Amino acid sequence: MTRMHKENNLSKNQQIIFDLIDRSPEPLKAYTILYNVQKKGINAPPQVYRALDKLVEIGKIHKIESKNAFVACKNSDCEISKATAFSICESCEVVDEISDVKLSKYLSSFNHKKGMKFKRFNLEFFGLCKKCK
Amino acid sequence: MTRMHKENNLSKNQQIIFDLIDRSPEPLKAYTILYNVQKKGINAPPQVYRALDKLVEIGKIHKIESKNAFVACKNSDCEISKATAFSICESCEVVDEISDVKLSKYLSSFNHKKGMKFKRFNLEFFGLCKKCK
DNA sequence: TTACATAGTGTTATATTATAACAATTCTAA
DNA sequence: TTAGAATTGTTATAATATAACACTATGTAA
Ligand SMILES: [Zn+2]
Ligand SMILES: [Zn+2]
Ligand SMILES: [Zn+2]
Ligand SMILES: [Zn+2]
Repeated sequence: MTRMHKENNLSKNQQIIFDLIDRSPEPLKAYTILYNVQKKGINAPPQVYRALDKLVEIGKIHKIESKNAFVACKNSDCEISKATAFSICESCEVVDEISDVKLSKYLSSFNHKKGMKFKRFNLEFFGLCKKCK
Repeated sequence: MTRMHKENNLSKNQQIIFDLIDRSPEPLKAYTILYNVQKKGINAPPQVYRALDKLVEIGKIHKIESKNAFVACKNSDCEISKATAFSICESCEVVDEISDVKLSKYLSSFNHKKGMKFKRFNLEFFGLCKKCK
């Protein structure tokens, strides 16, 4: 019936939810997303969480763990969510994805003394943004 | 009635919950903690969450954001949770607090291009531990 | 074309994580 | 000793996330 929107590999629900997150100036929570897509026929939490899971998996969005919220990846060379870093303003809650090659390389090559080889990291910085300080 | 256990500044509930977390080889979730302290008279979620909040605030424990779970700080010079880093095994779920002075200094002095000054960071590395790989 | 596998959808119910609100008690320091 | 701050106990509820199941759509290959 409804054709999938294949021009960019995303299914219908994935595309609706990605568009919403991508247009948002701030991280969106799952239930905020749900309320905002009900007019498009997405009615229940599992539909939202499934799309979110997939979008995270393919690197189109990232989860801000400390906020249980999601942002679109602004970082075209972000290697499928293997190395993410964010700055988070503790006052206005603005989140920016940090794309700093030196930082990314430094952390990607960091090896734990105890012999663990890392596949992935997530880094969250907190402070006050320019406006708020 | 019941005197507070002041030998180390922790209140009764805080001490009970800290002891449990400190003895655990793995991160503990809030409701796991609740089930395990009910025999000591802690009956309801707010009692657990209040103690956890306080213990995090004073740096005795840390929250592993990606797991919604808590570990005791193993890092005596950990500056009240201002700079935390963890290694997390994706197979056995073991978590280790990383205390690497160079890493800590590198990240603490990292400044975002957009003029944000950071007060705090949390870094989570994921991979397979020695045993699991 | 048909058949099969994989991925996505819609739906109901429920599990898990966390906080609001309020009354009472205990601790601290002046 | 007494007032403020911190902690406790309690009930209820909010917020976040998943289980389970029936069904539909899509891609691949015989
Ligand atoms: Zn990214
Ligand atoms: Zn701000
Ligand atoms: Zn620590
Ligand atoms: Zn392991």
